[in-house]
Amino acid sequence: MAERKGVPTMKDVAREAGVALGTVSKVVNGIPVGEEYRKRVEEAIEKLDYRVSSYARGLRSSRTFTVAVMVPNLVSPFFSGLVNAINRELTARKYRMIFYATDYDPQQEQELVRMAEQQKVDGIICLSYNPDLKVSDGVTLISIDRYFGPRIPCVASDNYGGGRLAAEKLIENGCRNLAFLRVGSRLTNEPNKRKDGFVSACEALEVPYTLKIIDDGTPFTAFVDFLHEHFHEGRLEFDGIFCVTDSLAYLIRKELGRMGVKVPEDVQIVGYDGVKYFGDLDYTCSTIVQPVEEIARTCVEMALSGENSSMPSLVCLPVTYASGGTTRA
Amino acid sequence: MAERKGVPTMKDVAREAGVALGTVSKVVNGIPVGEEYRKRVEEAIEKLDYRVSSYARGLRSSRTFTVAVMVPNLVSPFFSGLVNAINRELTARKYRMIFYATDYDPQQEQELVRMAEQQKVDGIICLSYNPDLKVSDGVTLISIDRYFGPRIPCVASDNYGGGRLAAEKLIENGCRNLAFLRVGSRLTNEPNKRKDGFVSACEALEVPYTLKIIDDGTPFTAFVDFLHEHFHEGRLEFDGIFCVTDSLAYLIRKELGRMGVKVPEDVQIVGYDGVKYFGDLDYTCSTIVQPVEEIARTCVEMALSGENSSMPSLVCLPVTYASGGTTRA
DNA sequence: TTGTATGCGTTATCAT
DNA sequence: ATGATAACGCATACAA
Repeated sequence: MAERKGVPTMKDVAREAGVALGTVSKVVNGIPVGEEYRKRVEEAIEKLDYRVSSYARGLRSSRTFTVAVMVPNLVSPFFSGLVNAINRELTARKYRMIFYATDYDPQQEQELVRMAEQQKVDGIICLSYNPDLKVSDGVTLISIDRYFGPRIPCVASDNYGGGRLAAEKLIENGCRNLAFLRVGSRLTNEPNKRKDGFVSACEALEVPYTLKIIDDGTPFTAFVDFLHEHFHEGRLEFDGIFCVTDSLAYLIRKELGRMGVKVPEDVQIVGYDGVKYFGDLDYTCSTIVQPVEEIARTCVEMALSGENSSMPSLVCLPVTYASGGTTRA
Repeated sequence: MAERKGVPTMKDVAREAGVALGTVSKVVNGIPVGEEYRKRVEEAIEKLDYRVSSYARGLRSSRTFTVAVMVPNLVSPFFSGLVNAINRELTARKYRMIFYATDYDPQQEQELVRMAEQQKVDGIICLSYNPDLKVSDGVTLISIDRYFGPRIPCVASDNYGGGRLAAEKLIENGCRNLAFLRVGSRLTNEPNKRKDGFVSACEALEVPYTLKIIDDGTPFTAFVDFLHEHFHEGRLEFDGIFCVTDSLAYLIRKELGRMGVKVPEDVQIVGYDGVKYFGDLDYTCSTIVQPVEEIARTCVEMALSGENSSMPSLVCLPVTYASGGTTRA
């Protein structure tokens, strides 16, 4: 007996099992139903290899079992690691992920949020740099690393604590003259707190420090110039540098190599993020490791909780320090 | 005049514009309609900020504007770069991407393909190692790097040519005794051809070579042992090594460092993939660069073409060589 | 060329 | 507890 159509529908299952349509729906959705009926339905489902149509379900109910995830790109290892972890969490919960790369384009970000809103995904998890991202009430949006306001929950690593930790580790390793290098937007996002924590630790421990902060888009040569300004007679003034990301640490280290400054002998470097070569090999530098798995889990749990009230407006998750060859630890 | 519901529907637009429902549908889908009508509808859409429901559309028609993408993970830079490029291509065509990480789990891969099949996505693009992935006819599935049979199109870089190129470049740079190192499954997948191309070039140019191929799951120490077996009196027998991936090249280079062998002075290394530090900085080694953008574009075009007949069963895209510090070039 | 009506596969609200 | 039935929002065949 060949099926009429390609894909079996709930009606086919009901006919096959000799029960009513509604009963099948209940079985599928885990709503209590007579033991005998449930068995028959399950057998019919198995036999026909039936699967619910996510489109019909999404149309009828508001549960779509879909979460939209939005980050600038998948090329930066921190982003791709994050999305990887979020995907794991979603899959474990039988949710699927719609992925959007925004390429740092605020307009694109806004557009994607609007899409996600009206496409009725169950939640949106995004890492956006759009300073004034608009989001309607009623949609659950979880932000990573960027605080949009009390009504939009933000999940981040403990950037302040991470900044402190970086300074403390450098000092613990014998550094007596520190520098902090940062490239980024001037917007009040969480990663800015890395500087605050760093400064706080330096002052508490009475170690002198210098800050060099440049805006996004400024050419990297600004840092090169900075290093050379503090380079006299073959020696760098600083013996410890905290870079705002591992990526920056890589570039700085390369430049120091050109200058003949040895790492970690002459100067020690600590980065931030915890990026590993090829995703799972060595750390690229000594670094403050973001708890990627915990961030992902927290985001997913919040996005799926549905309670947009009673959610914390900011969750900071603890970081750890890992030695990666650019410190003497 | 407040809207009754949260999200405006096509009916609302029709009422607002004073036209019939079908007319709105036509405008939305780009079907010719009277100029005056179209204008009114577009204004109403703008005013109400209306968006079509992808669920209703997906239910009613078979076009879902959705493509499923499946790779083992997003942690390996090659995979994440690939997904990033695919996402760009899809976004440019107004398609959305459902992403699945399979974690190399054949059962998971099969399950996801089945889901995608019945969820009626417009196409599936996957990089799978499942030797006997089942896929029903009627679904468009494009495979990357793995040939499943004539009915499933496979897109890959020119692995054979890449293998040749690697050998040729090493020899061109003065190498006279080569080695090829590979870790991977024994399944007949495209990357196996890297070895064949390598061997072919070595034989054509009459340069001796040694192959060391270990199975997935074999500990890395197998390579370490191999290197030490060919290490006598502080010198390695080989002066050129072709590693099947950049990731392996990284590990080999590290081990050589431990042994006191200098790269590229004592031995030159060429990898495969074209991975860059932090996604967009330097190449991690001298390497055969996969044309990631072209692979992505080809996959997307084929997935969306809808013609599952008349598609080539294998498309090989040209690779290039890039120097990355592990060769003297 | 425009409007109308039907059904896509589900879920939820009813009676039963 | 189970079965019939009405939406959900849209596309399309068909009638005007």
